Parts: sequence; C-alpha cells; structure tokens
Amino acid sequence: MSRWGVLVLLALSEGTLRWGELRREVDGISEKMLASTLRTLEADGIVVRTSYPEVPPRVEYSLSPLGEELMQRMLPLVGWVAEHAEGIVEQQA
Amino acid sequence: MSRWGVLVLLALSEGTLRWGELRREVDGISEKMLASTLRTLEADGIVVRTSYPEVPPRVEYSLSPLGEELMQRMLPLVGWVAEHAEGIVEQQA
DNA sequence: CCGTATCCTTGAAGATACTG
DNA sequence: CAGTATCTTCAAGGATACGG
Repeated sequence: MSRWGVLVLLALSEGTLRWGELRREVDGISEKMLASTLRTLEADGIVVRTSYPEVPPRVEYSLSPLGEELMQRMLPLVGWVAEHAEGIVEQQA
Repeated sequence: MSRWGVLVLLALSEGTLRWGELRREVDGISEKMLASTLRTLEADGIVVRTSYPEVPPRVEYSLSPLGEELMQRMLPLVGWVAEHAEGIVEQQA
C-alpha cells in the first residue's frame, strides 16, 4: 500500500465518505489513482464499498473492522512521521 | 521509505549489524538496494553508520535515537500486518 | 569486506478524454 | 455522480561487473 493508500485510509478514519468527497479530501489524487487505490483496499478487506441504487448514483466508502484495527496501529506512526518529517528534511541539508 | 527500508530497519531493531550481516539478514536484497537504502536512512538521520579504520574494513549500522523512536511506533503495525497478511491474501480469492 | 557503476526492465503514477 | 480507457513518462529495482 502506497502513499495514496495511507492518505485514503487517513481520510476514511474520520468517517464514511463518498467518492467525490474522497477526491476533494485526498489532495492531489487523480481519479485513476483513487479508483485503483480503492479497489485494492476493498479487495484487501480494509475498506467497504456501499453503492445505493439511486439516481444520481451514490457510493460510500468506509473502513471495515479490519481497517479500523489497522488504522488504530497506523495512526500513532503517521502522527509521529508528520511531527518529524520537517526536521528530517531539514537535517538532510 | 519502501519495502526494503522497513526490512532493514526491522533487522536493525534487534541490534547493530555489519554490512554483510544485513545482506544475509534482509532476505533477497541486492547490494545496490542495500547501499541506497542505507544511504537514504542515514541521510534521514534514522540510521547511524560507523566505520572502523581497520584492515579488513569493518562498518556497523545501528538505529539512531530517532530510529528507535520510529521503530517503537512501527513495530506494532508491522506485527499486525504480519499476523493478518495471510488472511488478507486468502480473502482476495 | 564493503561497497560503486552501469545498463536494462517493469510497474506506478500523471494527463486526458470519455461513459452509464 | 462515479467511475473507465488509453497513452505516456519516470524512477524503483534487478543483474552484472568492477574497485578501494
């Protein structure tokens, strides 16, 4: 799971989101990458996709129980990296 | 940091290792990837490289304090993934 | 023993356009 | 709204050979 996977999961860890919301939430992701990322995460059983047979179509994505477990372990790491990323980049100079 | 980065850090989280030991410990890594992975991790301040001016040359790699902090947050995640990876792959079928 | 240098392949990811 | 299709680019990574 790549950079985009983490960002998508991060967005979903705050609650269920629709396709369009995810596109806006995950900054800079292309439609192609969002689609393939979501398909992978769904195949892995980490994300649940629910589509409502309406017009216009509505599709919601949320974390599965497995996904919740995963994020519980991933959030501390992501937080730490976010805090230290700046310092790490600086130090390289 | 890629797959190799994680595996190298995982090996080093059990203690200091020499170049040759890392090559054997991290299964399947090429010399090129080990070199570039170590250079990146060192530049990031996560790994410390110590070379002893001896003949034959001896070089040791270990986690920096920053690296220790990082691994403290990464180990639970890695453990969880290791436990669930099999089930996730199965479920895809 | 501890790497560096080079060439090459392959897959990730961006851009763009289109559809049920 | 929620995607798919196609084309292209670019860098990660493998293979191999060599050097201090």
